[in-house]
Amino acid sequence: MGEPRPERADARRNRLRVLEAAERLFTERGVKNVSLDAIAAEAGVGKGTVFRRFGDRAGLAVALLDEREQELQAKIISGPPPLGPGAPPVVRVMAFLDAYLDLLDRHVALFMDSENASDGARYRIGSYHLWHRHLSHLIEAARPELDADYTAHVLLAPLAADLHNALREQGYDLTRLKTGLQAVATSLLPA
Amino acid sequence: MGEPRPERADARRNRLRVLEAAERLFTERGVKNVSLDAIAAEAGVGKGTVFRRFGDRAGLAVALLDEREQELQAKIISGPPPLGPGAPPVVRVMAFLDAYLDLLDRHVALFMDSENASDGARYRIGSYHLWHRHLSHLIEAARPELDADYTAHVLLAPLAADLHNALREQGYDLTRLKTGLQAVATSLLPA
DNA sequence: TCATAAGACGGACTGTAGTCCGCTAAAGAC
DNA sequence: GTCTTTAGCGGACTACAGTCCGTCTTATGA
Repeated sequence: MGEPRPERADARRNRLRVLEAAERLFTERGVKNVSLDAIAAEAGVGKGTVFRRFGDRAGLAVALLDEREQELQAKIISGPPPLGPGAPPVVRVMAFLDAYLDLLDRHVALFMDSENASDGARYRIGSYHLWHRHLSHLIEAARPELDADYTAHVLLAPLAADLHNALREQGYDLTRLKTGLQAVATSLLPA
Repeated sequence: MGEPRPERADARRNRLRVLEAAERLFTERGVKNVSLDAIAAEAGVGKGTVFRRFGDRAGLAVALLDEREQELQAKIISGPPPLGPGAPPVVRVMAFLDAYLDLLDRHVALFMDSENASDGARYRIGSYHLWHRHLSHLIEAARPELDADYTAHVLLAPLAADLHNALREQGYDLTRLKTGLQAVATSLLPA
């Protein structure tokens, strides 16, 4: 376990350039119409730099989502109830699902990229673990007889970006998804 | 709506060759270590032929899964209860989840391929619609006050191949997944 | 049996993700 | 300021998915 050295100046500069370029191109042309070559070019760096930094396409998407997700994470960990601590478990679960759906809906394309990666990228990234731990604790508190760890995965499954996107394209509106998921959660965790 | 012409002889021969080659290579080397070039070569046909037939990698996986899925579909539509008609809705839901998890577990890699396709391939293919309609009807019968259509999607979400794979790799055994999902279904659709 | 058109064939071609490695620049020691 | 170490750089390279289109095969019906 050595000391993690501080980020080198050129590395930091390039990291910010890439993120900026990615954000700009994604907004301009739509997430899936932008190649990593294009991002590297726009950022004025080599392709290798992008990949060394972010690993792959999914990693870049994760990095872009990070800020937004951290906002929600902060509210959950230390914000006011019902998202933050203080409210009864069931209420906190509802609040989380609602907030996550808002976030997801605002950034579907990016979430799809971040979850795709052909392997189970979604389940390996830090934020998924955080959401999972959060739900798992609340479920454990509300219904100790359930397998909380697994049930948390079940509650997160309908938040998959692919499904969300498919349903929205089918004409579902956000309210319907929220209401439906609330109803499921209510059945699962009766007050 | 013109008559669909019968499949041409060479087309049929090549289709079978490709499926056979794909199955052989997938078993030999593992699904994700096989390129479509390799399958085309093994089958002794051109690459274009593979793509014209199956559209893309996901389409080929779907075709290979088709037979197995049709078996389950037949049991659901006209087999004996509890999978087939006759048993109470809740019981049929349980039976379905159980049977699907068995199928999924036996062919995870193939399912992952068939569901990936970078867009929401899973939600567009015929068999998903069938599972969805089935669950939707049963939910409607058991809990008419729920949004059956959406709730069916929610119940199918934890059956995503990616998640299944990730949990199995985390050390979950199949029984735990089955039990956990049964418990969720029980809460959702009380007898 | 032959002519013809519908359709399938196959491989060259394009675009993209991701890897590799020789080169360059930053940071710290003196 | 210069030397040395170490991390970072970048673009050529590989491999694969998916497209395109000129050529060839099959089915049909006269």
